[in-house]
Amino acid sequence: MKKNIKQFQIYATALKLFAKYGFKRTRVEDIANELNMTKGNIYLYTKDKKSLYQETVAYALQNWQELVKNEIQKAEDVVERFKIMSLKAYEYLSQMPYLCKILIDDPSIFPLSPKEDHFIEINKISINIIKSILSQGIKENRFRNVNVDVVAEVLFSVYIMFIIKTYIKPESGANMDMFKIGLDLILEGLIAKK
Amino acid sequence: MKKNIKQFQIYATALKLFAKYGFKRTRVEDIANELNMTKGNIYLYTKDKKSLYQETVAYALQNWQELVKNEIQKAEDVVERFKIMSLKAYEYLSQMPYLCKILIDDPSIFPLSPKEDHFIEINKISINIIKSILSQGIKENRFRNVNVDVVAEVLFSVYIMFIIKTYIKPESGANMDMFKIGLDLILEGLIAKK
DNA sequence: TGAATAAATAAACAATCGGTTCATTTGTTC
DNA sequence: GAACAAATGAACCGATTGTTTATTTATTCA
Repeated sequence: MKKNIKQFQIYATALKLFAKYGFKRTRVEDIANELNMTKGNIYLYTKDKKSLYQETVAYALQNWQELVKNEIQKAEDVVERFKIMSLKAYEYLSQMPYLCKILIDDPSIFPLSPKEDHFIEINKISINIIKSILSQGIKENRFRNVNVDVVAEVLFSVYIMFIIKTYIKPESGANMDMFKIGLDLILEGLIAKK
Repeated sequence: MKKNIKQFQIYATALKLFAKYGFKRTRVEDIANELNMTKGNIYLYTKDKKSLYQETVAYALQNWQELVKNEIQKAEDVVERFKIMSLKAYEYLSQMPYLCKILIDDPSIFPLSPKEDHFIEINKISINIIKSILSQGIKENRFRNVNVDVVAEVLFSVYIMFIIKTYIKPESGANMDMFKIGLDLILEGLIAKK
């Protein structure tokens, strides 16, 4: 089993397809085709389909964490940071409606742990980043002195709800612009009055 | 094989799932589950899966035609009619990215005719409605005296392209608002200067 | 160049899936 | 409660698909 750039190409493709179709409806051959290779070749890079899924999710989480942190560091201003975090959360999590979907209507792909584990992990990572931004804002007197833990939870659930609505229940008519409006509202409430 | 309300419930559910996952990735059992029945029961209402797909598309086309015509009749003003047509085309066709998808990357589900037939038919119906609106607008001197056939073709391809971008290639970042902006631009060009 | 190693393939296997049928059960009507 | 309609779930069987492996193709480097 090799570990190199090709591995990450496979993860990226697998993520796309797993997110779009779910675990069962994505064939190993679909992933291979997308990369112009044969399915047998995939097995030089991964043990089996289930492992591939788990590694893919792990890769995605890792990837996202780095992406968001790098983006955030570009902005000095904490309000900007808040906006970038929101945007990236939406953009990135959108790639993974499957993580939400398994919680809603596809509860039986893996008997027990992996799905909850992954969801909980992405939850934790996201919430920690949100918390750090909130804390910074409060320290700088830009945000009101809110309960960081509670507000971070609220924010994250807003992200998730919008993604569920947009990707899992598109008939609800939710979209990115509504999401931005919602977040602006919260941000307005957060900002300390001078 | 029975014909009644249940039949249409099946079509509506089948449309949703076929549109979302495509023909192959949608199981007869998926459709049955969504309706809280067993897959065997589906076969009291349809001959086989392929027929179900074809009937579903036929039902969808019929349904859409009536929907759009009814909506359009509500508006007196031809510019309003144009906007409604655009909106409905987007909303409704969005349910059927599969019709676009089979043209792009899934060309082998049915060997030959049905896919082109369906696509051509939805094409024809749409274009005829667009044409009638354009003609009305020109007659009333609200629109410039453009070539109705050509403009209708252009408009329809704009609809299709946006739907492809939104649903088939979401990474392109297209959304409904961009679509509206694009259509407004065309409408502006259409409207006769006073 | 050509031997040695790595990467990719295509065919084959086995297990599961999933479309379809049908005998039986359940529900409805009169 | 008889007659009919609707729904079920088990069974059938061919197609699908995850996985393995022997073979072919590509790359490396002495």
